[in-house]
Amino acid sequence: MREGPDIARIAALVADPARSSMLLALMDGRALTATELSGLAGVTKQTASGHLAKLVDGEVLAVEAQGRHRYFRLAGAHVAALIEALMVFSSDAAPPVRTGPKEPALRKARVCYDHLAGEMGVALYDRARVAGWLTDDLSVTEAGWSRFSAIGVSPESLPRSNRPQCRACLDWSQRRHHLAGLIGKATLDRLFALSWARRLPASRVVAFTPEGERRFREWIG
Amino acid sequence: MREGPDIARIAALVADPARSSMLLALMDGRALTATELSGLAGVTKQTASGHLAKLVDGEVLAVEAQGRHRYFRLAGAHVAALIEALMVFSSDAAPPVRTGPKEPALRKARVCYDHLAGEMGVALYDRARVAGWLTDDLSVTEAGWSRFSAIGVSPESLPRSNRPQCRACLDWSQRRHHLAGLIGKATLDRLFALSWARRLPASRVVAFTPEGERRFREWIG
DNA sequence: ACGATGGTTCGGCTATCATCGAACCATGAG
DNA sequence: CTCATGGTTCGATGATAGCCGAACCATCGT
Repeated sequence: MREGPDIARIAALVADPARSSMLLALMDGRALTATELSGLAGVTKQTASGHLAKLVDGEVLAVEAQGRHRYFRLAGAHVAALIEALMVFSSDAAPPVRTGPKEPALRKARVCYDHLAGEMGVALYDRARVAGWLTDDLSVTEAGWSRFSAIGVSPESLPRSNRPQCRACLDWSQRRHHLAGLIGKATLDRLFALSWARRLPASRVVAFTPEGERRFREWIG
Repeated sequence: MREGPDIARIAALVADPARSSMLLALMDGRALTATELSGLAGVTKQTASGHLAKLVDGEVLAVEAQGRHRYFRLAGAHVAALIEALMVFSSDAAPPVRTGPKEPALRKARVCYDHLAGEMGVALYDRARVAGWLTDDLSVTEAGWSRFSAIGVSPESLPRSNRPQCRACLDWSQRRHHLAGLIGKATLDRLFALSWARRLPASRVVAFTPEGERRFREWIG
């Protein structure tokens, strides 16, 4: 009786219909709440809660608490790889997921506390991670600083504070992370100073000018 | 309640300890009999028979009758890819594991279904991507073919099959991709034919000769 | 302070399924 | 033909685990 790696344990976590529905819903990298996932899986909140606890315990999902919500997302790319390996067996393609589309302008770019959120904010964060401006523990690299200083954000320009220099904040419309912390605030400030964007009055919308959006996308590469 | 691909059904087949033991035993691509598998899984013949019937019905295993024996093997490379994707989870789960002398050898080079895995397999895949032997969508370039034909792998030498010519398979020890598909198999075959390496009996280890390893590294550049 | 909402815990019900003993088919050897 | 061996089918059993109702805890908005 050979003692191999315990693949049965992980497989069992995926083997339940309710849990597999949840995992499929999270395949795009967004983070969803427990109630949303319970609805998608077709079970009650209590049942979903149990399932999610198992998945988190098995390190298949990661959880992030924000207020009274708990956002669940895949624990990493290796989980997505596993799900894809399973999908190979059934030729059907996964149906698209729908997120509640709210006001388009808000979805695209808005202020979250003091930093940039929405599609543009997520794009910035994604790019920063992929291009190596930030490390896994969210400290800014050499390459990152040279990129940020191109728009006037440098270590010296940041106020001294015990607030974290760089933080990842969960985006409610995108359900993914965007750039927060001191550097997130400084970046948004510079976007306004450079007139790439401005705040619409009495609203959280950040309105990019056409030229500003072009430059912003050019800047993040 | 979304109706996606039925990944739970396949996962459930792997989720049983007896069945997962059998699948692990078949990871080297060999075919084993029902009785052999029952012993490896630690269950009686009757129980094993039931498990094997389920796995064949789910097209996870293929069966071939020869005389009064029935030989079972993995249904294809996609099954091996699935098992490896599951092993990724266990690799970091048990750090204080007794590392027999076989463990480092397994990490360095081993058979995954019918192609090369481990450090050497990952090195080959990495090099192939960086040096432009493969495109992003994993088709072989002109430069790639000229490089592969240096060890005797050419388009004409590959069997005609609907199996993908080139595929990327996730490596559980390295957490990165290695080269799979028809070209992955052909390459491993050539390594043996050239006596650069040989298979250790009763194990998935691929043992390179010193000379073979030197030539292999020279070949990939 | 109070209600509404998101989420978890607990207890009991139920269905599924792995397991094995025993009996049963099929093939090959002598 | 006869026996031994590989493999399957059947039925009973026991454990696991999903499910939901109800009650409970925590947070937010007013």
